[in-house]
Amino acid sequence: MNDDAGDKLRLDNFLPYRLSVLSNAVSRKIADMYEREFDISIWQWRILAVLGESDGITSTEVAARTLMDKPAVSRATASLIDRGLVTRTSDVADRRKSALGLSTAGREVYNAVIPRALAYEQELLAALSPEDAEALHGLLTRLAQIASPERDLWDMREG
Amino acid sequence: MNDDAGDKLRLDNFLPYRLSVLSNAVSRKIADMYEREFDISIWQWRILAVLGESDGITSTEVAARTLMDKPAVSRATASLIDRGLVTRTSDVADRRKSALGLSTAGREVYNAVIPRALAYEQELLAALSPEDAEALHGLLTRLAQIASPERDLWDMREG
DNA sequence: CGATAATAGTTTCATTTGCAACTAAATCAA
DNA sequence: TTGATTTAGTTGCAAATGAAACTATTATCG
Repeated sequence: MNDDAGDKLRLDNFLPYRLSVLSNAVSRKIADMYEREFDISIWQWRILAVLGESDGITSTEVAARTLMDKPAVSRATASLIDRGLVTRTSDVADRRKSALGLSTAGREVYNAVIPRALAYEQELLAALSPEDAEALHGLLTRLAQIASPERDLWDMREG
Repeated sequence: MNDDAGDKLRLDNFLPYRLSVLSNAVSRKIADMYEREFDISIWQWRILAVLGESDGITSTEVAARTLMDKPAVSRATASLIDRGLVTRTSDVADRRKSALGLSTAGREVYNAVIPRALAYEQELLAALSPEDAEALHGLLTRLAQIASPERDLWDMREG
């Protein structure tokens, strides 16, 4: 006894909806925490996070690793530089490029954010057994492979 | 041999980041499809989806079920009414309220979108065994319980 | 070499978004 | 009843986003 739609669709069970709601809730909470405790945005945090591991990379590389687009990296980087958390060193060989890195103050913030970020992640994962957490990561990986756009997000030239 | 941050954090393994990237990719793709094939936004679709199942509910009830805030529901509903996909019938007993419902044209769109939405969901879930898909929903449910804001999103009065 | 194309990164602009403020109507309390 | 409070829903506005246009520089190829 189906309705006209053939199959039914309950929003609550619809994966794209569930992912969106969950991701928004998580992002909201963690953004509040970053903002309150460190006065940085999620995008600024992403940049600090990759610079903390890979000092001296370019803006384009940051965009690739954070899956942010170029304007977003440009803006977030600019404000981090303003605040003295990030340094920019222009490349002598190719003057279009510049190497980004954490300043001393930037590394202090980086070091301070890490445990808070991990603690929030743990708060989420506390609902799950270690095996479940492992399973979750595997599932997300497989979904991401299917959902990921083929083309680069940070530069639309080839579209 | 830890660095100064104590524990390490790789963005690629950080759950909030992974959720955000996955959800954005999924939303982008499905929004493109809705727009291309039906000329509706995700928010408009959410409203059609709940009205398709619960005809005659109020704007506030729509907001509650879609987890959209009130202005978002108001705007999306207004354009759906403009396009003749949704009807509004003001409540005679309480003239602040009105009942929303699908018009004939609205139900046609609803019926047309359902199989496309389910097909896209299946495309995602094709990467997973039925057991994995089941597991995924359970995991998302548990995470959502932890991440969900305590307060209502669609009305901030009590904050 | 010199013109054309490609790349790095920034700026601009239109759209979207999220929240506050608002209007209108109903409820509550004295 | 009537003044204060609550509720339903809309409008306005400031900030965030995303795509395109732009500048500056380097690479390619005749």
